[in-house]
Parts: sequence; structure tokens; C-alpha cells
Amino acid sequence: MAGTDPALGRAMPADSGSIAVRLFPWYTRNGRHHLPWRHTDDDYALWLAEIMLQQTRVETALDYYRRFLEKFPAWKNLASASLDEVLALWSGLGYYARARNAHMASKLVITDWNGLFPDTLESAMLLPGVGRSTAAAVLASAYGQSQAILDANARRVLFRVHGLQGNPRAPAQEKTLWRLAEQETPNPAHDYNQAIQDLGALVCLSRRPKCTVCPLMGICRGSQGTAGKIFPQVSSGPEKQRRPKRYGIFLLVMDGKGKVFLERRPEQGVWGGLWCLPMIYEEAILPTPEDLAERADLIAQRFGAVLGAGEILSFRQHVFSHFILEFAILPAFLPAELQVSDHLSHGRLWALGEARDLGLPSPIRRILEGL
DNA sequence: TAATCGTGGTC
DNA sequence: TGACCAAGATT
Repeated sequence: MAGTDPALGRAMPADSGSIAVRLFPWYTRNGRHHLPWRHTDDDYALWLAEIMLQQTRVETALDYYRRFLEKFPAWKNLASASLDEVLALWSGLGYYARARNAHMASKLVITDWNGLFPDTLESAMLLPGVGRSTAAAVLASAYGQSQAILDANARRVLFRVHGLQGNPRAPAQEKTLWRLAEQETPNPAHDYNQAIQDLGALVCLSRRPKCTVCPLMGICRGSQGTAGKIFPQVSSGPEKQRRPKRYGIFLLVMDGKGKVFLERRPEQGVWGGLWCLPMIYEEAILPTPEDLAERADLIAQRFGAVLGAGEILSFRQHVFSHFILEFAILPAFLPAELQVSDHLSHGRLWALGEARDLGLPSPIRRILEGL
């Protein structure tokens, strides 16, 4: 058993399975038992929660989860929906590949898995968007299996408790961490999985962990000799590389009826599948006046539209995970007698009221709401 | 292996 | 204000 070594007078590293025993009493009292996915054993609802929570804060995902579940309460509802409907409900949540993958996964569950989430790790991971940790979480929650998860919370807790060194998010630690995760995971695993995530979210914080109230204080190598000492911070990642900056110009084409032209973005790449203002410029350098003249010609050809005041509105900033987009908006007017060119099959005019219900990137939604 | 893929909150 | 961070998966 883990405990205090009288000879050394300090805490010993955790033994296999020693976390769960200490975690459960704490979890009973302090866990986030109000979370909606804690009150269901429905494989669909549990899978959906896992997908939505990937790289996303619980508080952010909550509203999306409720709306999504209300509109698509079961596999078959999601499978029979259009991608547009799905992306509309995902709009603003980010990482839109999750929505596309989830849509596809729901179809596969209907066609290949008899309408039930697959019941083995290997088969579950065949679903797009379902990796090992997500698969394990669903199997443990929906089917009561003993499956270890390794999300950011579990990773951080295990890293500290076992006194590992370096960066807990480094891929090189994968094997070690999975082995530890499996060692610590009891059967059934559901409550333990939830508990370790709650500990990571409420106590074993990335910054300023609350070691003094941690139920693992006695076995955590990271908290040895706590009592006022500064807790070893988990290093946040490899050498920080500056986010490159890109410059973009969105074209705001509106007709006399107040309709706005939007085009669907290709499924690969940023904002895949979402409806967006046409991006007529996207480079690593600021557009020159020559650039802009060229773009104006392009606009005339593509849309038959005329530049409004010809003025570019001031640049705004949108931060992505791996670059910063500084973008401006170029208003243009589409005279009533002109039509958008037929070859623009990937785009069309939308009334503002309609556009509101589309899957839009966040900054585009803000622009349209400001009209 | 490392890059890609969003967004909003926090300090 | 810039950097970090959040229930990762995919290529």
C-alpha cells in the first residue's frame, strides 16, 4: 500500500489502484454530479457528450449539448439530418471536424452497428472522431466496462501523482501514461473516470493546484512536502512558437433586398463545411493597393457587384489555434438587375434571417449580427 | 512526429 | 495584451 515510509518520513509514490480508493469519498462530496451526462446511460447521449467535450470547457459545451440533444435525441435523428443542420447547431463551438465526424459516425452506427455504440474498444475506434480515450469513456459510462481514459485531466493527475517529469502533453509520455491509467482504473470504471476528471478540473488544476484540499495529498509525489511550498507547475508545453499572422479580406456582398452572399467552405481546412463571406484575400502580408485593385476586378467578374463606398473597414482580429487572422470587410452592392454568376454553385444569397440559422464561423456571425 | 483544427475565458 | 488553457482526433 502507498503511505508514509517511516524511514524516509515522506509520502511514497502511489501504488497500482491506490488513487480510486482515495478519490471516491472526495468525489461523492465534491463531484460535479449536476452535469447532464452524469444522469443517463444512453450510449448516444454519452457519446455526444464526449465528442462535444473534446478540447472544450464543460461550461461552454453545456448549452450546445442541451440544444443538440433536443433536436437530435437519438442516433437515427442525427443520422437522418443534413450536414447543414448539424453544423448550424455546432456553430460557434469550434473544431468543426467533430461535427462532420459525428454526423458520419451516427450514420455508421445505424448502418453497421445496429443502432448501438460499438461495444469494444477496437470497433468503437473505427468511428470517425472516436479515439481511444473517447471510446473508453463511452464504453465505461454506457456499458459499465472497465476502460481507462486518458484525457487532459487524467493525464495531469497521473503525471503529478506518479512524479513524472517533463511535459504531460508530450506524445513521448503516451505509453507510460496509458499504462498508469490502466493500472489505476477499477472495474467498473465509470465513477472513477468521472472522479479523476473532476479532480483535475476542480483541484489538480494546471495552474495553482489546490494541493491542500486534495484527497491524493498523501500519495502524490508532486505534493511532497507541500505545506506552503510552491507546487511544481506542470510545464505547459514545448517551446512556445509564436502564432503566425495572416491577413484576410471578407467580401460583404448585399443586394437591394438586404440579402447577403455566403459560400460554403470546403470540408477540409479551417471552418470546413461552414457558410462564410467570400474570402477574397488571405496572405501572410498586408494587401497592397495593387492587390485590392485586382480583387475589385475579381468581384466585378464574379458577382457583377459594385464596391460600395470602396472602403475597407478597419481590420479586426480572430485568433485560431495555430494562427491569427487579421481581417477586414469590404462592402459591395449587388444591383437588383444583376444576378450572381451561375457558376458560383457553392454560394448563394441569403436573407439575414435565414443566415442566422446557418452554420457560421463565429466572426462571421458577429459581422452579420452587426448589420 | 508534428501540424492541423475554434473559441472564449483567464491572468 | 499576449500567452496559456480546455473531457483529443486525424493526417
